[in-house]
Amino acid sequence: MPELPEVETVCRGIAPQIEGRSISRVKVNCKKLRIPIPKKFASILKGRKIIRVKRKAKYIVIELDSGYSLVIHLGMSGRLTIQQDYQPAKHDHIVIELDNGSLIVFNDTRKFGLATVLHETEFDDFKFFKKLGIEPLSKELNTVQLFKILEKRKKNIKSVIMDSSIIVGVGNIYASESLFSAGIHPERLASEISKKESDRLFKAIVETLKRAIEAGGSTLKDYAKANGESGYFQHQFLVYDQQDQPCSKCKRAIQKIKQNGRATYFCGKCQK
DNA sequence: AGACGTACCTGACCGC
DNA sequence: TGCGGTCAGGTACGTC
Repeated sequence: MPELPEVETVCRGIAPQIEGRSISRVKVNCKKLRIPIPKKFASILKGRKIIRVKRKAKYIVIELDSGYSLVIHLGMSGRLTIQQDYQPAKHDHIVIELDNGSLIVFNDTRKFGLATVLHETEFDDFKFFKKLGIEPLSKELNTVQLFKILEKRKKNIKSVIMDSSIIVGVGNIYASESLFSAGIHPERLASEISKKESDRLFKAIVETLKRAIEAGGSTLKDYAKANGESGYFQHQFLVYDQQDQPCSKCKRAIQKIKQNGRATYFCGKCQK
């Protein structure tokens, strides 16, 4: 599922259901997702109390009372749900039972996700955290910062805003959506984006992500039912997956191209 | 250092 | 119905 808004929504959805609960049982059905699941995984979780759920980039961090955290990344197809009466399903790789009988279920068809345990003293050294760029919804990202970043990158603007070592959380869908909102052509060189355009893009990224989080929030009630239905909550995208559909602003057909191996959607008239 | 292609894995879909 | 090819919302890594 995941770009920043979806991960944020999962965190907000599961937090009230699992914070304060203790872990009674842990079942690991899979040795390895993107990286091996540590041997000590189950023993570190078992018996611990869940203190807090938070998001770091696209990672879900579930803090325990022992100083350890359960760290999960959903990859392309991962789902993290809370279930009351559990029906085992294909690709349920990790099932964590809580003291009230609820289960935290991590299902990931394609196994591009990740699940591990990290002690608070290991966070700074975790190799996947070391290279993370700035959070787009924090004060670290502002108009000044964004322009500084774009100025020195000689590759297309879309891949720059999707690069998690630069800015975290913007994936393939919201990259196309943000560029459309900002009126910027996805094939433009980042270094050739003007200050004015960069400022529009900053606004577009923040607004796009925030709106998607709000859309997710409005479906949290359904999510809490944990019927496994998740994915992108904001199903009506302005350009993503809208090839040949009329542009919402000018009616010209939305185009689809491929950039760096990924699909990009845009309006050739509205995006310069 | 930075840009680019490739690999990881499963399943859905499309044309033959 | 089956087979091969292509595609999918992520990201680390090797190579140039």
